[in-house]
Amino acid sequence: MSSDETKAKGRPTDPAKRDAIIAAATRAFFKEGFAGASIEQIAADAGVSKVTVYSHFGDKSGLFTASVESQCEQMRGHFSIDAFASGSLRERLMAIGEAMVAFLSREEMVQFERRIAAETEREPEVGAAFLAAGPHRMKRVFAAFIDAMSQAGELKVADPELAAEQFVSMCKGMGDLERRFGHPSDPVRNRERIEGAVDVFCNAYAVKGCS
Amino acid sequence: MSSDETKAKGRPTDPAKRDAIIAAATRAFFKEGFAGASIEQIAADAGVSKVTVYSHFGDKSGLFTASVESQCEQMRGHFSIDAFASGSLRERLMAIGEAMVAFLSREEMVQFERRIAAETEREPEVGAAFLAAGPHRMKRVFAAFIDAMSQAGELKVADPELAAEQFVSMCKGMGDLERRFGHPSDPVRNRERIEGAVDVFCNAYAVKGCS
DNA sequence: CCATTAGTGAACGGATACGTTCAACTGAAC
DNA sequence: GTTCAGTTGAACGTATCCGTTCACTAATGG
Repeated sequence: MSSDETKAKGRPTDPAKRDAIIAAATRAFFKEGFAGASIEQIAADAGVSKVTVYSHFGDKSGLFTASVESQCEQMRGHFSIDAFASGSLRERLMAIGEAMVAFLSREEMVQFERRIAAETEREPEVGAAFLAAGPHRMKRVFAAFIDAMSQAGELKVADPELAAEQFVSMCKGMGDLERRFGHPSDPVRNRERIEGAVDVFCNAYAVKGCS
Repeated sequence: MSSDETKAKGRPTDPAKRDAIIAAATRAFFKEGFAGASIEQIAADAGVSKVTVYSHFGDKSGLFTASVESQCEQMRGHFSIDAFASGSLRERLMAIGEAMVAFLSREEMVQFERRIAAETEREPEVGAAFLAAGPHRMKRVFAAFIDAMSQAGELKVADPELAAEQFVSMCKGMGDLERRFGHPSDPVRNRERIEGAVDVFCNAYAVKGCS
């Protein structure tokens, strides 16, 4: 049976509508929160009848879940570490640090994290899903990267996951927290944080310094 | 003029009621969010008339602001660093790291941060107030501590605030983020994070190792 | 053309919430 | 005891929202 040929008898569902609803819902939920967002408004923004929203997603929670899943999916492919495999150790670490901070600093990302954290209280599985799709996945990738460098003799790292956490945490520093609470980003300070992280990291783990 | 003698003509306002309202409001706001919390429910929980709430705080936003301010105030005195001025460098850093992580791990604190972050979008000044009352204040204190150790010749630190951020960030590592998204705390890993932070920090900044 | 499914618009029920108003009551100061 | 401000309970107006129902239209396969 050719699986892509699902005999639809009647009028087929319009994926564009589904997408429009999710887009509008995402905007609304991340701006107003779960309680604050209104399905009526979401339907209007998506140019769709309220009944269509319900027939697609069941209820408000279903819509929220779908919205989060969609964001996680978008997030998944958005950051890759493979592009940073060339140059000196210092250069590679700087590139990774900068890419990571840039990735996390985008306003959409900040909003997303704020909202998921807030709604974690209502629906813990949402928080767990986000952790798995985002941070935990990223940590494993970066830890593997560090482990590879360690086996190549560039670094001497006993606990790659811990080292990964340390590097990323130092790169973020307080900037992460500040952004979350509305403080404007300071590019200069961010740069200093990344440089400082590379310095300290190399001091602790590089087999022979890094410039 | 004796300032503590403000001639009140009629019936004086009952501070106990005010406190009860703020306590109930804090619980509600941090559990349900601004939009989700109901003034009617808050009044009932506080054992007070709804009108009394309005006469004290004007409207919902006013109540929310008062609630945040009260929490920040409570937070202010809650963490002091002076208790950690004895023992070896390693011992002192370990003690500080552990106290800080314990302070930030409390469920109330996690909830508070989640909520303030979420409401920062609606009212940016709330986020700014929290940053000033909490993290920024704490950073300055700890940076001064590091600076003192630096001038005492124990550490060699060019940028105390950056070093403070690095140490705290490493101590928190990913635990902070995980807690925010509902992942249960792992005391063993937390301990490893703090030990790792002390190791790396000393490697980078201690004049003569630590331990 | 006809059955079937997707989508629309409008209205409804039930609930909840914010913020206000009003008459009555309470308690401290003078 | 009088005065005056705090407090109460209850009700009200207005608004919003969730989720459902219903009659009706649009698109697709047979």
